[in-house]
Amino acid sequence: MSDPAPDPAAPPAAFQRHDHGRCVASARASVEAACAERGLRLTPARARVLEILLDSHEALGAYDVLERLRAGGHAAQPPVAYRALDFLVANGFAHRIEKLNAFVACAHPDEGAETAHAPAFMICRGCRRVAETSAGPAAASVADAARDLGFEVERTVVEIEGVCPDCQARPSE
Amino acid sequence: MSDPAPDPAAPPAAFQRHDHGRCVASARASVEAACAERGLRLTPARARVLEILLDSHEALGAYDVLERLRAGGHAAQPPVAYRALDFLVANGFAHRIEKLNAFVACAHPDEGAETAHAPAFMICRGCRRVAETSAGPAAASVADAARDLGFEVERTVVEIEGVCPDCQARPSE
DNA sequence: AGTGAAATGTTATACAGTAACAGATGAGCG
DNA sequence: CGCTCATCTGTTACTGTATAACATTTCACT
Repeated sequence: MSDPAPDPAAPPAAFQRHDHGRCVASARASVEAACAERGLRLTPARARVLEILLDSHEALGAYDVLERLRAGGHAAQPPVAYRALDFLVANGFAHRIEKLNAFVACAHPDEGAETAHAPAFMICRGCRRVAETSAGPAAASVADAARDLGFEVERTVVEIEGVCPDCQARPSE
Repeated sequence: MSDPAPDPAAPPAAFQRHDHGRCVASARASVEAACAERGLRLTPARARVLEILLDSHEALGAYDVLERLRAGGHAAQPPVAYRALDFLVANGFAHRIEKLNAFVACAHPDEGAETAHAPAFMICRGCRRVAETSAGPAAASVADAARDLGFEVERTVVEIEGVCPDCQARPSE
């Protein structure tokens, strides 16, 4: 590795190397705060699943999560994982990556759950890591076009499949 | 809604009422032409699956397709459906709707398969019908943003979930 | 302490997708 | 004509993803 652009002052960490311990801790704190504020119960199972998702920036399938739960001594069945994931997704603490049938922790858990921050996901097919960015005005314009056709928009999914900088640099690419 | 614009001269038919017989026939003709031109084999199984998809604007799961194949006296196993669907998707004659794990016929089969026409899909959660529109410049701008982060973009998925005009008008809504 | 809502545990099953190999079909060629 | 290679089809068996349904526990709030 020739140390590719260590860390410009870019605010939202993505594929670039970062202090993952901090990244996890701050996300966890945000979720805890949001739960307290909104009267949501971050139960042990949910907290554990959140931690599992936060531990990597990879998208994890429900059964990957389940496996890790079990590795932690929790004799869980599939619904346990799905229920925790549903909770996290419903409240904006995690996102479902449709293309992968998998889940990632949200990069901005403090932003509104209902307040629809329109995310877009970059999915690396090399390492399965997923970076979240804002679809912003682009998503809005597509949504507007849909509304012009009389379609009532509820949610939009934007997923970009490709290869992340690290995997481009790697031999196997 | 008070009669939402029955059929303006909008070129790409979508959720609005239309002459479905014509719609199917023209799509079929386009696919046949494209296959002839590109040396692709539109075998009976593939043609039959295409027809099944064209018959409705609903997104059909692979097993829905399979069921209809069987209803037509074809004692098919899952791989039969998947292989035909893979062929149609690979050549741009159908699209996969990630959010539904389902498939729809392409509305513009004559446009390039490789020539990446960036589609966006409006998915009605009431009737499962799917309308295709162009993500156009919006998708391009998100893709550009991704490239700016060093991400090599290969494909983008834009799916909009909501309620179509018909289902908004319907009681069950 | 009592009660209703929410969360969990558990079994069983439905739905989605693929690996692997055997057999059939078809286009091009000597 | 008959070979032959590539592609397509048939079939078995399996892996992976997701949920229905119901019993039980936990928690917040009287």
